[in-house]
Amino acid sequence: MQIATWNVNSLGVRLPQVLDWLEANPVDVLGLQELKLADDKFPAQALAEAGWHAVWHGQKTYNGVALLSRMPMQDVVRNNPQFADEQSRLIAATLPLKTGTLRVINGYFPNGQAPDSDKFAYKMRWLEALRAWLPHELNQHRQLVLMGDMNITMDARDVWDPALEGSIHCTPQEREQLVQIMALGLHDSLRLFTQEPKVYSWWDYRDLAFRRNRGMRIDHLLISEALRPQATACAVDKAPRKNPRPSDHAPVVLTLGQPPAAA
DNA sequence: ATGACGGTGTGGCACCGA
Repeated sequence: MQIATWNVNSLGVRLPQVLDWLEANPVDVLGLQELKLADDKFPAQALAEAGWHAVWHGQKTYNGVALLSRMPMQDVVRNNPQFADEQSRLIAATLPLKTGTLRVINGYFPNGQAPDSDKFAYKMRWLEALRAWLPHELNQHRQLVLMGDMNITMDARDVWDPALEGSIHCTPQEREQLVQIMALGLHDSLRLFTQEPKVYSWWDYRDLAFRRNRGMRIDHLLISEALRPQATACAVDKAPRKNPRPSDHAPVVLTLGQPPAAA
């Protein structure tokens, strides 16, 4: 099976691209971020007609997250129960698998703007609260994926320009939060399969950044110890970034078990 | 480089993203 994460930068604009991509790619679960839609604007019917179960936590203009799945989802949690948040950034659900249940936590982590900003302080509080809540989830679910637009690079390989080291998404404080979250027993699934530099999931719209591969890897799928032996591949799919009017992010796809047969 | 691009609504520009 395959699990993917994709920041679509407005589902209202990107829905046709999402439907096309789902038709061309045999994923079973897709976590979406930056819906920029209020709950009542979520395109549940169009997705249902395409065969997708969906749960969502929307917000007008900013943020908003959803999970799409071929299987029905249970035990849906919206936002961190331990963190009062006016912003819709987290949604979790449980999927029944042959090998037991799979817990999927999908997040749009705060951007942080700049290390000396109020938004950075919010990002740190948000990350602390996530780290405090995750042990509860990990205790209940051996098979767990924490995925999404984390707005944090893991190390210098994830950043196109070394001059960006220390700036937003690349600060020691942000990376330390991710290290501590992973120390709870989560693994960076992409790095299980490649140590290549210059693998990115986001490219600025400006300055021909995608064509020049000037990007950052900030979208991640972190998997629990019990899932690690099942992981067989993880890769960025750059194809949707080549569409007209693309999102600035590309999907990242994790494969568990046998890779699906080519379409 | 106080720039660039793209989405949203408070709209004809400002704010935000990363």
